[in-house]
Amino acid sequence: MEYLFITPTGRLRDRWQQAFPAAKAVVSPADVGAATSGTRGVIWLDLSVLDEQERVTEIEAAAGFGWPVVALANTPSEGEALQLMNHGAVGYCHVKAAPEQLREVALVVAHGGLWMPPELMQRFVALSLRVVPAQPRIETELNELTSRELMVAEQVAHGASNREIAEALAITERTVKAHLSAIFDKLGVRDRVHLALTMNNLPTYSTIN
Amino acid sequence: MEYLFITPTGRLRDRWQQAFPAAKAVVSPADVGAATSGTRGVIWLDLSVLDEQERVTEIEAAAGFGWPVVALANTPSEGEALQLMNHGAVGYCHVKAAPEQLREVALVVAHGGLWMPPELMQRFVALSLRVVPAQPRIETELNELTSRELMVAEQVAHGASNREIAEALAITERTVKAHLSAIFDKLGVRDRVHLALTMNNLPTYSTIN
DNA sequence: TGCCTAATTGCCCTAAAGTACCATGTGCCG
DNA sequence: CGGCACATGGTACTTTAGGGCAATTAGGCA
Repeated sequence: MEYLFITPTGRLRDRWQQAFPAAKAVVSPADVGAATSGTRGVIWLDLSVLDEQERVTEIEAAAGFGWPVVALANTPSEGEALQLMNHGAVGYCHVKAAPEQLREVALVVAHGGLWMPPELMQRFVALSLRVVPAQPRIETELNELTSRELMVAEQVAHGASNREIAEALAITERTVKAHLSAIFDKLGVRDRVHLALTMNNLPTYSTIN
Repeated sequence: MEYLFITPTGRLRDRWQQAFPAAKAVVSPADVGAATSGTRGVIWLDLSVLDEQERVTEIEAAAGFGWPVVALANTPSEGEALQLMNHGAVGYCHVKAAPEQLREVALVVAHGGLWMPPELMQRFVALSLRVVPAQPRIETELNELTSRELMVAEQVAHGASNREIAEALAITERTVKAHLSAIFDKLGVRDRVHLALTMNNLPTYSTIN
């Protein structure tokens, strides 16, 4: 197993060396081919000095080599993680991660896994849930809604006002309110904001506290 | 490292035995405590005969034990995978996966990784990105908010009422309203529901129409 | 020091949202 | 047929939200 770090300085950080004594460093994805000899390995990409555009290009170039690519971020963020993973990264951690941590990550990605900080992982999964047809825990409660109530709830999920909903369903604002009261009761939410968040599988103030 | 399979039959499948000769089997998450002795291990949950409700409950129960939990599905589906992962699973594969594959999965999840079939993994990442497109849109506009305004906006993103925000920030409801007005103006949203959705990178009624 | 921004709040007012109580009409089921 | 769930609203009331106008305070800066 080879460990190749792509970093603008062209020098290995101490922690990288500690994690993988045989690690090598190159300055660009273009040098990967020349620096590797085996068939299995992990590529680490230091994002420190790259702008958003470059990150994507470099990740793609590195991923094109066929080895799992781990992005090393200065200030890990959800958006960046997702973006990089979408362009081929299978790992995402802090540049200053401890050697033991790096070895864990290497082990995971080398065996086909995905690695990122636990808190990011959680957000990641929660986010995905929002765009997938087959839905979660709310679904059970959603079944308790009548067809009409469901229509109203879906409109609120997109931020519609009572008036807009009334127009869309060709009923009175009063009726919309009636449906809403029933919805709040059945789903156990207190107002339209919580309903909107809940419908989108997002945590609410109440959930957190 | 221990390997514990939770399966309704209470019997290990041949492939499981092959993958982990020392594996054990129990019929319910409740038996996990009694069947384990070490501090590190992986729990495998056979979803074969469980309905949607049970899957979630069992996954949560199993995850509560502290060991990584891998869901074994009869007919893997994107929605199911996400749902289970959202409830604590960190792995998802076919019940009939080959022994070598099971060992790969075990290795990955035991080291803090996430594992699912490659094609699912890809969809997974792509889906997430749809929700967080690199967050250019909001992120940029969010920078226009003052620190105080940002605090208020974040509270609204979780469904807090003006009163709750006022209490949290130790200011008056009137002031919260003042900040909100500024926020609505800067971010171009019309009310708190849209703000909540926008803060969570979700499309709104206005966006759609 | 004087100007500017940000934060804070009061008073007042309008509009939305949400609730309570009640009534009508329709379709389905035992 | 009588009961029941659901959809629809009327009247009326309370609570939130949101905004117009104005004033105060604190910190930064030319």
